[in-house]
Amino acid sequence: MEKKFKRTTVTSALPYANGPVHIGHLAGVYVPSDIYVRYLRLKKEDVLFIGGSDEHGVPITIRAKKEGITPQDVVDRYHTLIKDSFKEFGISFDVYSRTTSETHRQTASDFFRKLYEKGEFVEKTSMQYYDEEAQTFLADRYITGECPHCHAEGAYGDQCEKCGTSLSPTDLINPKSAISGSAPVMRETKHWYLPLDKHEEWLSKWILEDHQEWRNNVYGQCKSWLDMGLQPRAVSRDLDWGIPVPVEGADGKVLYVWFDAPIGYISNTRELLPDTWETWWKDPETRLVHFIGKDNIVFHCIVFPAMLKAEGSFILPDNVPSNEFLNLEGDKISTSRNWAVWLHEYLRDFPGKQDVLRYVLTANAPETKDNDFTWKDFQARNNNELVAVYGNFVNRALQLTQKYYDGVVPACGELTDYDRETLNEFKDVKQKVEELLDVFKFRDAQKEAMNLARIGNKYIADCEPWKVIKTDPERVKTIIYISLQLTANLAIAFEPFLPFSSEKLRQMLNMESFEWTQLGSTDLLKAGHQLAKPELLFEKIEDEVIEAQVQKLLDTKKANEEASYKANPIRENIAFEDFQKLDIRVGTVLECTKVPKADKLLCFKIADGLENRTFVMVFA
RNA sequence: GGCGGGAUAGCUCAGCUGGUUAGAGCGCAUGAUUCAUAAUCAUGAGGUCCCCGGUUCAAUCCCGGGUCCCGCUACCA
Repeated sequence: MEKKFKRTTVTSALPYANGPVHIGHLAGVYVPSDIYVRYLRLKKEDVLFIGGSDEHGVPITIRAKKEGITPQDVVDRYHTLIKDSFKEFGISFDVYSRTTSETHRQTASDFFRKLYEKGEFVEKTSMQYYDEEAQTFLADRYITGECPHCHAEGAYGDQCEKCGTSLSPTDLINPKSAISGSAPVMRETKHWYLPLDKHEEWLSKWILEDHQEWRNNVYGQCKSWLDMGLQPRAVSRDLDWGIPVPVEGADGKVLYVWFDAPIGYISNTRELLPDTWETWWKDPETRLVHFIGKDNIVFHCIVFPAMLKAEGSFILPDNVPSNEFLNLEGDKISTSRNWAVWLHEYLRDFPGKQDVLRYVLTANAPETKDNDFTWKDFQARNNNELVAVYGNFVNRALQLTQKYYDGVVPACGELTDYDRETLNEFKDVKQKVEELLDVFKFRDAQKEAMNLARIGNKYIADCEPWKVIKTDPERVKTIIYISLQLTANLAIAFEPFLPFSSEKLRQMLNMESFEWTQLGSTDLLKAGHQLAKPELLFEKIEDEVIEAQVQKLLDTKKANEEASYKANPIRENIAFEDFQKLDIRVGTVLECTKVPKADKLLCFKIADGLENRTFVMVFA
């Protein structure tokens, strides 16, 4: 990290409170951000880790309606569930609050009003669907109808779930309000827009020139947006769930959830530190880092910075490490299809195994491309890496100490060349891990930590203390001494990654505490120091346990298939008399030409036996 | 449809500004070993670096075209 910063504000994307958190969220955002924050804390740097639930927006109101409860009930339920499972999992937020908090309402309102008063918005009126019965404007998701592409019923105003096409509400055939069921009408409505086009120039320089170090996916996505030219974005919505737009003439309008959510980072900081929060958001010596998933890149790299700049007193993010997506057993993770490993269920099914999941998600982190999580891989990494390499080495070292020296650290004798070679091998582990973590390469950094255990296993195997003890007991003391130093180093090196195991190991070693700066030292445990009773650091996970998890997913898949199978007719049956009204003819194509300037339009001239007709047709 | 990211050993992934015997972990095979949760250590077998062209003395890497996956975004009678 460059020296110009005195402290770091780390934010992690606010999980949306309409469902629990799953492994995709963890791998993409929370595990890496937690590792990073723990690492900075270990280095004794000033750091603040901000989290919270995102609780506004249309999907929450839809879920509430479906379940017959209030939106507040929905977010209360999931906020609590998410917050508790994060805590149990060891995500070490300094604050985990929510966007329905009073502090947030105030912060977001103030933010909007400031931009409003500075003239940073433009007002525009447009036509939108309105439900006369329910007397409310309809958000895209609130309008259903027939999909113009695949003609499936029940397509939403923004997307058809059947064929996956993105839609706009006016595309729908026979649109209906999801609230009252009545046919909506078009009505004029006013909204506030953030004119991103006015921010384009500085954004271009700031990202394309000053932040070329950002990850490929982040930089590329930003560049593409900037090259296309930025458009004004609406920051308000006609909705009754959200933060009211705090200006005159804005009845029935709330802040768009994407405007209010990132302000949540600020609100939550303010809630934690009412007096000093500004230091973390406004001091140029503060480094701001956003951890997000790849679907959030544009908002965090372009929209939110534009908001912050427009406001005027805030700093901008220094980096936005964005991960790709994690798949599950070959399929996209999906909350609606229940295709996920839910954190709260994992914690229930695998009590005390937080670190196993942390390890696996980091070892297989989607840092450069989408990755796949499989239960088989989870088991293999636990049994073949955590147990066999790390846990086993620790156990070997501790058991030998127990056996030969009643758990007392022996004195180090004269070093052989091989001893020195081994010590040299892990001397620079601190530097290596730091270099990797500083550039957000968590997967590689964890591998470096694991390498210490590999060095240890090799060392013990090569030195064969169980043989040497019979011929040269003095020599064994040195071998065990060095093995124990390696063990202590492991506890430190893994601290950011596997905090629970490091704590357990620290207790086994009977160490008061350890410092990051000690990493790489060869005298962490002094001769004569009494160790505690050794226990297993990790335990094997049996096939049955994995099979049960796989079976659970297979059941989900089966349930989904059954639920989605419908032999519905495309249209309702009609009476024969209606059919007789039709005049169906076979015609001859006389001519077919491409329509100039159109991508995929063909112009047909057809003779149907009565007259020649001309019409155009779209070909995909 | 447009744009961005990706495609490398059986699996999961590294490969900086073109020149390497193309690497790691796991899995697999063989051997060694028994302090250790049948764990460890050594050795080895596995790769038209997605496909087709081009530039170059030289291409996994650069350029053009195509295929597949993911994301963002738009919609055209």
